[in-house]
Amino acid sequence: MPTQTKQFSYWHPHPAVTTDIVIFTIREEKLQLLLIRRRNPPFQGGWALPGGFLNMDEDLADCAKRELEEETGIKNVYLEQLYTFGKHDRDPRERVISVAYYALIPSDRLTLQPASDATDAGWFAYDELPDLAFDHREIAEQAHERLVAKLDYSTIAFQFLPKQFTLSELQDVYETIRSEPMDKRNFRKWIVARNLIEATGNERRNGSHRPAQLFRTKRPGRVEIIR
Amino acid sequence: MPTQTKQFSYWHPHPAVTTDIVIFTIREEKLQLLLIRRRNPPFQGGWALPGGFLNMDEDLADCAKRELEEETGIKNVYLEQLYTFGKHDRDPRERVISVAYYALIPSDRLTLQPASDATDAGWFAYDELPDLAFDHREIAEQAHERLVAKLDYSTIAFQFLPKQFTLSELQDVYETIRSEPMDKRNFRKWIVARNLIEATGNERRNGSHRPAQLFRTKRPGRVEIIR
DNA sequence: CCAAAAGTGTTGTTTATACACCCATGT
DNA sequence: ACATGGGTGTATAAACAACACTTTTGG
Repeated sequence: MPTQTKQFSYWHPHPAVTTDIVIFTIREEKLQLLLIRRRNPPFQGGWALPGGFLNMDEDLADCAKRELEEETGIKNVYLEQLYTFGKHDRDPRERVISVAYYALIPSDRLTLQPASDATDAGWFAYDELPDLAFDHREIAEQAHERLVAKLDYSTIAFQFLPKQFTLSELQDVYETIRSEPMDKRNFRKWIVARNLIEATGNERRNGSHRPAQLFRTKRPGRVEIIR
Repeated sequence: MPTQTKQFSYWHPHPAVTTDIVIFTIREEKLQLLLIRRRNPPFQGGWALPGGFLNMDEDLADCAKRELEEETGIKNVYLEQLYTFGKHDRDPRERVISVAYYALIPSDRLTLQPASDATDAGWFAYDELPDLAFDHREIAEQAHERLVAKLDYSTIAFQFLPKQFTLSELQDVYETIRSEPMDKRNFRKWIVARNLIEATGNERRNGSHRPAQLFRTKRPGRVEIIR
């Protein structure tokens, strides 16, 4: 291997391109994100965002989807490009441009398939993150900022919930991500006025209290700009 | 040259990385953007966004700034990362990832220094763009979308104006970009309530009519999120 | 005195906020 | 019967939208 010639040659220098993914979910009443332990230097043994190198025949978003599936076994979740991080010294090995994405995992799809390469992975509360490799903390913070902002003006919150959900569960999503309580009556008036959800007719009986109506989004799968 | 060996070799294939820049200004009552004519294939002779390859020792934003200065001679204007375009077939020559930026040029800094390489360049009204090379139309449209959105919730509009400006000029920026008229009294109430500008004490006498007060932004240079 | 752009208030409507009690259920 | 979370209305304040005339200047 070391004596073999490098096969890929160019007239001008090229940087490496990776995608890194900030994978959010809500677990145990907290906003959490998925980290994997690095098996190789640099930052060997440290925590990092899942991600990897772009293949030459795949679109950027497909690369992010592939990495997401490889690390978690999860497909078909909301995935959005966040920002591209390209400081010249962000990776000590070579010049690496990272196109960051973020993904939202509904709370009923949390059973992660351990990654094929047996790397260990874990969920971490967003406000108790360990040290992260590279500039991954900056990436995570920027993703969080975007998420908080999008709660206000888009239907992104539904992506954390199963197809059917109660209004209290929906309110919990908002409160958890914003870390602040909201008034129940005002929240319900607000969401109903947006005309985004409808009652399914079903109800959920949970504990020793009145059952809750179940709702669904009128346009499932789509994240729309509201307001 | 063709018989010389390619100097830059890697164990894995690497894409090329470019930055492309959507340069907006307001000229002749219209939102316009700067295009350059391509001297080489593909799309030789066609119009394209200014941009170019990333150097290995420069940050992404510095690459965009450099290209901006090379094409227009303009420095120190508002520049923001837009999105990264990475479809695998977006460039017929090789795999190219384009990190797109957009820049806003104040109306008093429009005298372009012809680019050092004598490429011809020109301003085009946004709603009368010619055919563009690669996926550059998509990039331009996405930049326009972002610009329209940011008018509402940031102080980006000031970036189109000189340090001192009248309220009518400011309103014109909003109207031109949105392509719709606004009520003068409501606009003035709104902008004053935001507490972003202050009168300079100077006034401008223009034609045969009442002179207008000149204002400045309280925090020049900074684009802030408002609302 | 005329043309042209600058400047200025009021009213009605919509949207946001604050706030407390009854309801249906399981144990 | 009680504990638990589900569900509901009203009053006040703030933001937004519609709308027309007077002022100052140059020619």
